[in-house]
Amino acid sequence: MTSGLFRRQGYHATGIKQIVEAANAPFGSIYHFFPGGKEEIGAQVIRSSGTLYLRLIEAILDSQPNVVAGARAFFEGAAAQLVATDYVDACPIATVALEVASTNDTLRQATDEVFELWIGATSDRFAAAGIDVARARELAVFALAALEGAFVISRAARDPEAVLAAGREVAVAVQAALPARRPRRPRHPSPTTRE
Amino acid sequence: MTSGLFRRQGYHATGIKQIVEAANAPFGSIYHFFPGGKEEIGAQVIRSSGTLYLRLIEAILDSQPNVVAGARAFFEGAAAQLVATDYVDACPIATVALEVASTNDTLRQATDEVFELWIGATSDRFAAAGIDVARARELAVFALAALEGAFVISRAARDPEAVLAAGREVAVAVQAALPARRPRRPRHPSPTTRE
DNA sequence: GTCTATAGAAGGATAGAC
DNA sequence: GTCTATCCTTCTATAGAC
Repeated sequence: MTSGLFRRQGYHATGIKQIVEAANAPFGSIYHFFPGGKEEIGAQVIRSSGTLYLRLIEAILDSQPNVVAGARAFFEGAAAQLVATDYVDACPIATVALEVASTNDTLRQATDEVFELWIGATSDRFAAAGIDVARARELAVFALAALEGAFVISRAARDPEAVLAAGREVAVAVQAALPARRPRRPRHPSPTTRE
Repeated sequence: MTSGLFRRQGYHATGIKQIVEAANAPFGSIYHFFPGGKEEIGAQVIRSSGTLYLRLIEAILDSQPNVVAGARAFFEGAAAQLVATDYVDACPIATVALEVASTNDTLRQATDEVFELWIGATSDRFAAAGIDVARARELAVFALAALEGAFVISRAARDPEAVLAAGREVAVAVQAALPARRPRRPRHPSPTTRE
């Protein structure tokens, strides 16, 4: 799995030989399938890890009764995963994203597309929970930012504290953005409440 | 300035020859001053950029009348700086931090110390504003995480949106953590707020 | 199309003249 | 202590046998 190498050590520290070895693939075929060389492999890895992680985001968010619990579950799961994998298994593309942001526009665009994918999926779920669309996107961008940065700090500190702290704040922000819950049995019959 | 190279392209993509050239330093002297080679240079760069950025954090936070305005000013300034520098000038050590987190424990520790430095300075100011010490640290960790992650996304997207969104949420969270301000001349003697 | 061998460049590190 | 030249390794990429 090449995505594991990128996740663990980044783009520049990962060699093509290391990639083919890890993939149990023949070395000579690499440039036959990826004429663009390492850059094309990188773009492919970014996009495929991106869609894989998207599935994870969707699965966890949709496994919870509401978006607040979903956010909480995601961050808590991420923290547990960090600890369980010795602080290796965080974001699959963040390291590469920072490495290439100012040096390789092709790969930069690939990381941008992946982040947008994740933001879109999250934003959709926030909007479906009744949050205004613009605010839903803002919250989704914020939630991803908090997660990514918490990964940086938690990996450096080898401590899940940052991911857990970020998760709590994100959950609070999402909760606050939800529309006021309609009481089940309204005490005053208001003209707007009907079903 | 070597820190600029690390900030821009990371640790692995920066060569020693590139470093001495950028520093206008004699190549032969490098291993005289840094017997540890590239790793020792890396640790030095991480720590010196760390203290430099600490000064910036302190200067901006202390230039504002309160911590909420300070947080806002910092994120807005960071967003403006990103745009002004073509999305190069974000965190000086984040790229390196992710690259080395699972591959080089010496450098990992250096990045950890720098993050702790920044968290401590921020936390102190939150606590001085009357926030409970434990909560102040939690907020500082969260604020740094939001900033770091927003940098990742903003650089990838070449758009300050993420940094600005993160700044707004951090400001709200800090505001909410402040002790209730005593009104100067309460209009209603009642304890609850009415309008 | 798969693989071996290798080219060509760049990386980190060192030796030794001065 | 400063610098030049160079060693050895590793990297990406390609050529050519089969």
